[in-house]
Amino acid sequence: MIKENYHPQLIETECQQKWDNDNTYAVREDETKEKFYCLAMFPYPSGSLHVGHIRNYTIGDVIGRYQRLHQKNVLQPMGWDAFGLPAENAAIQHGVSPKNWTNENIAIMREHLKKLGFAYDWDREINTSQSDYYRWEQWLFIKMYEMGLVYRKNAIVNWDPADQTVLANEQVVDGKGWRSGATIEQREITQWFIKITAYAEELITDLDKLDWPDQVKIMQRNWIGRSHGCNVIFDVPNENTSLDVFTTRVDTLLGATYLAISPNHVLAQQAAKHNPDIQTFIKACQTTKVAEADMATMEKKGINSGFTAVHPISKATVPIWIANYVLSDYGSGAVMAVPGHDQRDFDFARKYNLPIKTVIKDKNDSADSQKLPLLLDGILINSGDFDGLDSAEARRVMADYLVKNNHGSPTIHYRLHDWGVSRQRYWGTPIPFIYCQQCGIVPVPEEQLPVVLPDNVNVKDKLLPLSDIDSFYKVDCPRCGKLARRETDTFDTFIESSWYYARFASYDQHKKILDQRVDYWLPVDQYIGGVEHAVLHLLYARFFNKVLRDLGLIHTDEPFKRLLTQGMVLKDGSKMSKSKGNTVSPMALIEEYGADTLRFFSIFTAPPEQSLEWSDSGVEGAYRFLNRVWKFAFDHQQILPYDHKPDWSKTSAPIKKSRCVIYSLLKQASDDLKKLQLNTVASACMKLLNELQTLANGAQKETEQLADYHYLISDGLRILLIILQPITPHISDYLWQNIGYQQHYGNQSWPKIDTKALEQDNIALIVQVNGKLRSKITVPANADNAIIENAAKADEKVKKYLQNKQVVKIIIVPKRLVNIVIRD
RNA sequence: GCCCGGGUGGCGAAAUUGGUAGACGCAAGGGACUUAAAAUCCCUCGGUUCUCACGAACCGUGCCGGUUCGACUCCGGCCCCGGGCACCA
Repeated sequence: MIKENYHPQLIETECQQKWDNDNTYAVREDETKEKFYCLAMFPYPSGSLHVGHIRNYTIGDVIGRYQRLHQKNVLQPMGWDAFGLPAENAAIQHGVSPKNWTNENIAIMREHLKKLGFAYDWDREINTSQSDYYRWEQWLFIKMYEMGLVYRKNAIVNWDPADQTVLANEQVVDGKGWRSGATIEQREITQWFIKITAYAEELITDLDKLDWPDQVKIMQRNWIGRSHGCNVIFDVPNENTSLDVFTTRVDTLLGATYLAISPNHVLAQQAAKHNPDIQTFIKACQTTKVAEADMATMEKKGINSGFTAVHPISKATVPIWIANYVLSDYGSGAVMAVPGHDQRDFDFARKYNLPIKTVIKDKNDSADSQKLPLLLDGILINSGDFDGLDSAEARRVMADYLVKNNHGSPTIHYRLHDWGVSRQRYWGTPIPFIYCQQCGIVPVPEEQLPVVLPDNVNVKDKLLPLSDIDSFYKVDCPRCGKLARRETDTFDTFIESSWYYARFASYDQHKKILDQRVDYWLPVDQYIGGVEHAVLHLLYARFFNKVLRDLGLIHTDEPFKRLLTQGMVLKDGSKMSKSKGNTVSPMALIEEYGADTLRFFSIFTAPPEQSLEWSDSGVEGAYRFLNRVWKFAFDHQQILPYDHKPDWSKTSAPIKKSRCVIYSLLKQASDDLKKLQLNTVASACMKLLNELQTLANGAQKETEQLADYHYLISDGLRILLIILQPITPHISDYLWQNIGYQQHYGNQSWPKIDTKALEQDNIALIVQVNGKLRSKITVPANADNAIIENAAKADEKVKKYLQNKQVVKIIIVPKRLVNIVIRD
């Protein structure tokens, strides 16, 4: 029996305690059951749960619980992406240690998440700031070092002056730090790099295997930026060297009238030695190079280096210019310039009076009528033996020619850069390396792992660098035993989130990073998170997965089979933020309405991928609905569950119709869940309750077939409670247990669609005349076209339109419509 | 500039992928219950016009055109909004 009023706070607490005590959502590998790994991106423990989290985790929970209702072995783990800057800032501001601050936040957020009733296996909880997690990260980094995937390099890096640290390219947005928003400076620093470029090709081709939103795949494809082309070697005989240039248009090679090199190029530096003008120019380039956005609009400038190169085919002498538009970190920092067929080269050549040569003519146009520069493919001219070839063919033929003459080869270039992972921060994973005067760079031996982050730090005004802690950085060299210095940078925190999904499968394994359980669980069947990670986390994790695979630790190519990117939560049309003061407090809402209301609202209001506009009255609407569900169950509990199965062939038409509606809604909800179109699943629940209400009203008026009514009410409520279960598990479980369904049917499982219920004796068709809706008719479901045609023509409303007209043809779409085409 | 998404009532959105546009909900208005309020329940709710009325006609999915018996859906050309990339050779 249940009480009359819906008290979400009481029933939710009761349900959650029960789940906790029974460890309902803890899972183990079970080869007899199909597994489903459902993962939502783990949070940074900021200390409070915001509505974006709630949306994200509710979507994940709906998907996970839906799979569970299909008897799958569902893993839904949760953890904490616990390293990061805010902990250090809090330490400075509040005088707490980053560790304590983080752990307190985790404790609070764990309680908050539990109040939402997510079906997590809490046994597997991961905290990335604990050494039993990051020790394996250190281990893995050393393995990658041994594989040749890790190196140290002196490089010009993105320096965030606010956070006082280096950022990866992916973390620089519009020339500003992704977290701090400070304008990024260029600095030269020695730091650790991971060779993600070694996997560029696979990272791009394997995108085809993924069931991910196109938008995300396209963004990754662009980010990796593969271009097919050719390397061409220009000899520089006077300097006894040569220049390697990359071009995608080798067919225009004979049009190359000069070469351009970046101001950072070795040859440029050399040219500057004895030429003060060049020195000034290079210096000017370096100071103007600030934000990338400015660079696009910057004026193209250059200076003659004085060096010349030999054209590999024509053997002509071409000048080498130093130009500010040549990127030093793409290709070799040198390009061949073809002013006749490239806008930028054209502008440059005009400015500095360099020769312009046309080597391609339009297929349809005469050579003299064309406007320069001609950018498209065409037919080769002025290219000696290659004249007459079309561009595509010429690219192949000329590449062959260059290969034969040792002056080039076909090449693929990527825009992707290696990943700089050193951060000059305290609160992160220590990089497990030691610098010894004698032995050089020495990895920390495996038995000495983990390199533990010291937590007895003194909180100072500014920074908490490990380089201040003698006891940390002063170590004996593992090789020679002499005093050496430990690396004091820590890892980019994106490394922790690059492999946590795998660790969830081996969470309690203390002897190795991963064990064979990953073969059962991986890959993640459904991953859920924000689009903002399209080229950061989602690319890094794919890369780590491939490295783990190549180490033989896992056996899947990709970590996340299917991806759902959920939209933002907005209020008054803009993103919720503390600074705008438009935030809502999820915990206060749970106090007032209960978690189920919040969950229902966030599923119902918008499709998962779209942004969701927060609305207080919308939350109340969800609450009203759950109250109605409760009230309906209360009002009918005497007859529930009803155990007389009607003879459907004898039951009345309204009951049959209701039954059809109920099962159609079940079908719709099932189909929509497969498509992850969750908002319409919620609306199906509402429609279902409306239909049950109609049935209940009918039962009051008519007493003839009361048993049939009662059976259908009982069956319909059973279906409703199960469809609701993934969205609002508390109310659903509670009613299931307390109004007798549990005893009668056992545990909930997704209802079978009774296809007979979907069949109707009569069906309604619309009648169109010349494509315009004119009437509706009802015909027997098995009526043939002749009967339908006659019924349509006989309809009073339709007749009006047919008078004095000639029927040209009649189109019948089965179960849908009749369209009568007429003419005067 | 290039590459992706989107434009549907007052609002959030739906439409079985070419077949009743606006389901479901929110807001609003009206009514019932109540001494009153809240809660709850019932009705109306894209626009214009005609009709005392039952009702009917036309228009309507950013704009213009096309294909089709039939277009929110497909094609061509524009206009806005959001996102990504941007001297990438």
